[in-house]
Amino acid sequence: MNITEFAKAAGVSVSAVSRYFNDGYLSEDKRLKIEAALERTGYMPSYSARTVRSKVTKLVGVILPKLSSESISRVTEGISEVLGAEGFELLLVNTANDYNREISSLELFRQNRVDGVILLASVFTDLHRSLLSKMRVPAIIVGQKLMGFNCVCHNDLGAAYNMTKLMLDKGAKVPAFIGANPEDNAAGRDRRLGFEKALAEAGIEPDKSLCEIAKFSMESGYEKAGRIFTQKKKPDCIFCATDNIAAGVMLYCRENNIRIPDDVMIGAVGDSRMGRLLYVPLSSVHLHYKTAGIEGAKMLLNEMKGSSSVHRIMQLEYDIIERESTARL
Amino acid sequence: MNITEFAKAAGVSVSAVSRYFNDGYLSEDKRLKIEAALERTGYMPSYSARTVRSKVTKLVGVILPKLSSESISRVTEGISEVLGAEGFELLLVNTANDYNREISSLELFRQNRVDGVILLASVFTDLHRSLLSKMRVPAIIVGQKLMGFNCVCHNDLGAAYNMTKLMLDKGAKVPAFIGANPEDNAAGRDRRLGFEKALAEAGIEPDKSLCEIAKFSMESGYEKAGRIFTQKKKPDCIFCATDNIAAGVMLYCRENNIRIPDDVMIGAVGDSRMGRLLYVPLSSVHLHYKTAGIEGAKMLLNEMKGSSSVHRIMQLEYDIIERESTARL
DNA sequence: ATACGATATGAAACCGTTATCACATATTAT
DNA sequence: ATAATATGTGATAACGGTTTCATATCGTAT
Repeated sequence: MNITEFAKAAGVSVSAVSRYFNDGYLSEDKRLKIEAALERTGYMPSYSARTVRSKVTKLVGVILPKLSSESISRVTEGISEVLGAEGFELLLVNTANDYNREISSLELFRQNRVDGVILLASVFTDLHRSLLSKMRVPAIIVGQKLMGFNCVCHNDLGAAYNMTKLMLDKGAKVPAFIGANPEDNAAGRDRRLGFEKALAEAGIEPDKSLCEIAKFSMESGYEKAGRIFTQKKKPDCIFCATDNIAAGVMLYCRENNIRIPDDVMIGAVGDSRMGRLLYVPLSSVHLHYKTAGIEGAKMLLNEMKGSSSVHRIMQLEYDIIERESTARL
Repeated sequence: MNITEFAKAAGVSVSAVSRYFNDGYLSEDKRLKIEAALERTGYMPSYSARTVRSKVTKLVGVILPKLSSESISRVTEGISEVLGAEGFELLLVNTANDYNREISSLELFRQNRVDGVILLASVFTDLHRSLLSKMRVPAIIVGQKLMGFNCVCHNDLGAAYNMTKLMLDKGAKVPAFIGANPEDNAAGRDRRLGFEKALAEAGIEPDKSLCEIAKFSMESGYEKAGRIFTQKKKPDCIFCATDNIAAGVMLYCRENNIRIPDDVMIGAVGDSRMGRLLYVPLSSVHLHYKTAGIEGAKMLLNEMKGSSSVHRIMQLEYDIIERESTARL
């Protein structure tokens, strides 16, 4: 059933029906007639037809590197909450960390498939920047700072700095570092900078043999822990860029009878639910992932209402969660 | 730029351009002309306009009760993998366990917004059934058995039965149960039935005071553990319907100096990543969540190609993962 | 030589909406 | 009383594609 048939069934004009769904001038009389007919027929207008003429899709594209990650799903939950309330739906693209899929999704959204885009990429190239500038709809980046674009991000540097400082203040003298890909400016570079800042402040020279770059997984953390603990110099604290990495490190410690926190303290960033359940509860920095999603979505709504042409970068703060893995003294 | 302008730019007819994108008869000559013009202009056809006439959206609606759950995100990852490869995109609706949103999303998808629907609801009412039957596009249910519809589900009963049996075989005499909402036929009812079947086989009468219904959260598991351990009768094993519940139980045990597995064995279903990292690694039944997503998506693809009118129910099997929480004897 | 199916083509109708337009009436300001 | 504005109305063009139709050409089987 299309609008013409429905209008006939309701005994009103096509224009009246369109006005009913688009808040135009409409007499109470016709409004009631339409509502009654709606009840009878179950008619609903076609989104695609509407989009052809009005360009409005009521769809927001969300591009993310993976789905089964606690931090990402929390961000997405925040996004979905805010946009859902405003009648938008999410067109989700899981790029599976595949650079090409990331690019092609941006291409796809460049035209009139969505009203806006939220991007949760972790590594940005010139091609990303170029596509983002060409984008004809507003775009928001969540989890990274990218100059010249609208972003919601975390204070990764501060988070890493304070977690490292916490361990140094508790008496650690030989700090180790297991980080993430430095091309990832947030979880990779900034968290490393925070670690190094804390060391510099304490007058400790970072030891290259005690610094490793891991992937975002427990397995990778386990492996890198193996490399660190087989060095001559033994660390007495390890800063891990993510909770998953820390979980892998702790697994290694348990298997090799390294006591936490007595032999080595462990601190991380992310505060996943798992942290407090580990065999030694993990000290970690809580980042407000869901809030990031909420704020990113709000920012997008603003942009979609009327593009401000001024780009904002919103940085969210953090909370240090101290648990047993750093409970020395 | 629209198809008419583009056709002019490429020096071919509008029909030729349409045929290029829809695999109609087209001479090599024109094909090359179009490809060259595509390169120059960056033209891409409008999905909505295409949909108005052809009814094809290349969109699949996915309705899920929450995003930040490991099992759900694994299912979704499987779905996204299969459908992405076939050029479909996912229209994701997070209902946040809200019955009304579940219903209204089904309503929304009833018309021509998507080519198919995958539903991950946990509780089904008559209204669900009625809406699903009225659905004009194929629908697949993942994680539940619903007679008369296409489903991919797990052998929840078998999983619960075997985990319970494992603990009874290890000498447990006083089994306790912390389950989920029995209106959830899979995680709630079937896992309870599996537990009871194992008890019946061992000639043990289930003790009502040792059976609790929890929510799908660690906190809830913690609370229910408190109720069970303050009964006169002390259990020597607890079957938990999910890993999260088990994690809460273990937290309670740690705080109350109840030794696992010496005082009480703990077994669960779900095998989340967290399980092996708990302070006592958790025995759990591995369910093939991602496979469920993959198979559900394949089933949907089949239905979308040409509805078979025969409804299939595919049940996936499981693997018992034994870890220390049941390592008695 | 003829008939036939496969390939190829462009004009025009069509899909289901919204936007525009021309016009009518009611309400308020001057 | 009149002008100016707000409200209400239906016909129709426009949106950007796909499908249908009528027609043409080619190779090949009869």
